[in-house]
Amino acid sequence: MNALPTLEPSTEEACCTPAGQPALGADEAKQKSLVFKALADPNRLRLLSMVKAESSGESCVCDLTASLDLGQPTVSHHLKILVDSGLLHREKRGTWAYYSLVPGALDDVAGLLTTL
Amino acid sequence: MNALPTLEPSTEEACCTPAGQPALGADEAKQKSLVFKALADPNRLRLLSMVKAESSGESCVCDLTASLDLGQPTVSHHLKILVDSGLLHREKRGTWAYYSLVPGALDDVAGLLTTL
DNA sequence: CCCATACATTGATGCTGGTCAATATTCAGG
DNA sequence: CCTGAATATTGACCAGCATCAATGTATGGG
Repeated sequence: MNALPTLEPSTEEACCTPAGQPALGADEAKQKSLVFKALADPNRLRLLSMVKAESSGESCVCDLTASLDLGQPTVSHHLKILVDSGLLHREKRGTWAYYSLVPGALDDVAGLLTTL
Repeated sequence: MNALPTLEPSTEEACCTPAGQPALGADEAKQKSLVFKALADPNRLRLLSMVKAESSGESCVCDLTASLDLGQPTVSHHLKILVDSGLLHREKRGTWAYYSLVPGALDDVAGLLTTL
């Protein structure tokens, strides 16, 4: 939750053209890279796609595990990463856990790209 | 370059609600994850940001290396990954190599997210 | 209570990826 | 040509991550 600017001093004399623009600070870049790390795995992309494709808007782990030739612990692990990155929402009802897309989360990531 | 659908058989009897949607195939997901892998590193995000912030639209390696307390080989490595993923363009003029954003590339990635 | 089911957690393992030192390549100048 | 500067490539090292087996934790049914 640290949004410090951390502007680089830009202490170069000459070469091409001096880059006076602030660009991204080190901590800011590290923060933004977390979401892309979450998206950088094929199985997690498939999980997101499956949850999104579900007509009810939510999926349980048993359903997702069946479609992803992966072990159940591995699927739970991926789902946790997606929840921690703010992309998925988890709701437990009875013995089952239902995962759903956080509204607008994917659009927010798309916005991150255009405001690099 | 393989765009086979690879639909999963969806052989589950019942649980919550059956996911009849195609969603993402394994190879399709692997393909799309490559761009996000390229974006999943803080230093590469900073490189993209620096190139974008440059008023001339392009930056040379010497300039980028000076701002990123990283070794020159490491910066070249990251730039190669960004070029291979289709985000940056490389043009060599004389001894210098100038990198620029591929027009529309970031918007295409944003589009990938909404069409998951 | 006891057991089965659905899911999460832990620990271990193998592989991918980021980084650097050293070297190679390419180009401009003298 | 020869030298120096800018960049790319190679090889090696270490951290991080994806995966699985085993176990733990609820929850519901009998």
